[in-house]
Amino acid sequence: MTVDELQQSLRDAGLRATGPRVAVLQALHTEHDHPRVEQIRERVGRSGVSISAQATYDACEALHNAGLARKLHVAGAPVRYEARTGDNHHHLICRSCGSTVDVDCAHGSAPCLDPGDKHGFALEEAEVTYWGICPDCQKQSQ
Amino acid sequence: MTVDELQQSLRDAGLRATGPRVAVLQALHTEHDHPRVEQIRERVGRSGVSISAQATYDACEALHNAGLARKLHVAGAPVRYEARTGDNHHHLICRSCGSTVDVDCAHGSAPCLDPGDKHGFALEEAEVTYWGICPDCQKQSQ
DNA sequence: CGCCGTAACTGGAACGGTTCCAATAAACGA
DNA sequence: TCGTTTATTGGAACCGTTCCAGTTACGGCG
Repeated sequence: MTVDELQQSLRDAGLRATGPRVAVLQALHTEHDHPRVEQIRERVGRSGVSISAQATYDACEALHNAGLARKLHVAGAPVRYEARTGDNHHHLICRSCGSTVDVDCAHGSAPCLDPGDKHGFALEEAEVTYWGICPDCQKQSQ
Repeated sequence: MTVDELQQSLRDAGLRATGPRVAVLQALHTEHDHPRVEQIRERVGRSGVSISAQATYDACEALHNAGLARKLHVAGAPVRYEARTGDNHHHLICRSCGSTVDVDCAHGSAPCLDPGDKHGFALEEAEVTYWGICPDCQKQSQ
């Protein structure tokens, strides 16, 4: 994705196309993993753009609010972001090393979103996280 | 539940029946909500037993490891504990006020545990969290 | 093309939940 | 009762995150 395209997608989402935001968006698109805020900042720095920690937090949050990035907030771990959005996929996380893998939703969207008894809540989202041990850690523990 | 019964359930679980642990377990059983560690410590204090913050963390963690308490670790919020265990229920959390409600698993255990493609992971648990707005907060925002 | 208002960014300091540590105290088997 | 093991205490550190006041720069408008 070119810088122009990234700027355009920012403006299309109603955001100003600032240097830090373009750099953060680019960092998320070049590697398709689940980096933490600090890791994002490192990548942005390596690409030649220097931004503050807060700018990274702000940019990530702005991208998330605009639907350009997905926020992955797992219990007991720092927030992470990923570029893949809008396909309702879930995550498979290793209890040992924390590595995270995307998993397509097994049941489409409907069953995932229905808790049965809603207790009067206005439901917005269902988050599914699978916990286990990744292949690498299984090998090491043998 | 009497103190003797609480002590016995601790010993049955292979734990020493210390004052702090009995008090924490009692605090979890008297109110069936999802208190945070600091709130647990307050309740224990109000019941006449004074314990340190660390003792509260340790006791909660010990109870959790022994299967006497469930650990509820939600993204961006402090850890909370509850007495209800072993029935694979999920949680419905208000995005606005954070209030948490138990929800029985809608699909039994099997579908919840199957992500389709496991990517070689040894699966242990599937965690489902429903996010929405609770009835009270819906009223207030109107 | 340049100005202006607003939104974004900077740097530094604070915060809160949690964890680490060494020393002390208590539980419980022998 | 004694001794060993395990738990608890108090204090300090840690880390991700947020708050703040001041500065910068994007981008609409004239």
